[in-house]
Amino acid sequence: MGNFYQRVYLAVKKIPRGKVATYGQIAALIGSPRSARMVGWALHAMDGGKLEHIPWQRVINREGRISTTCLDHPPEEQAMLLEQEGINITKRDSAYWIDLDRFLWQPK
DNA sequence: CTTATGACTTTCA
DNA sequence: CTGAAAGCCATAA
Repeated sequence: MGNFYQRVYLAVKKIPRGKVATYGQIAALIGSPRSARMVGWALHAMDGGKLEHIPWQRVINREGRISTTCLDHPPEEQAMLLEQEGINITKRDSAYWIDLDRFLWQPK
């Protein structure tokens, strides 16, 4: 496994409970602001086998929407996990939306 | 080595 | 406003 994945996981672990981050944010934290796609891919690759203790559900796209295309990850499950952390989820047109103004993680 | 792909983002028509 | 296209970069074949 590339070191890139480890950086992604490390950055994702830093997301505090009750907050969410975008793929772009994670990419920027690991030093590659243009590698948002790789962030998502890293999480996808991790899923199949062993889940580390990584809050992957807190990573969403820039619109504040759950953009999971992975059929193995029911968006409703991700939404449920987020709600358990106190994040308000709005369902609209078969997609789950998050209020970024309130729940977006803002690292110093 | 070259090509293809993707849990994204931004820009342009 | 909506939708299409290109840019990006690590991994796989």
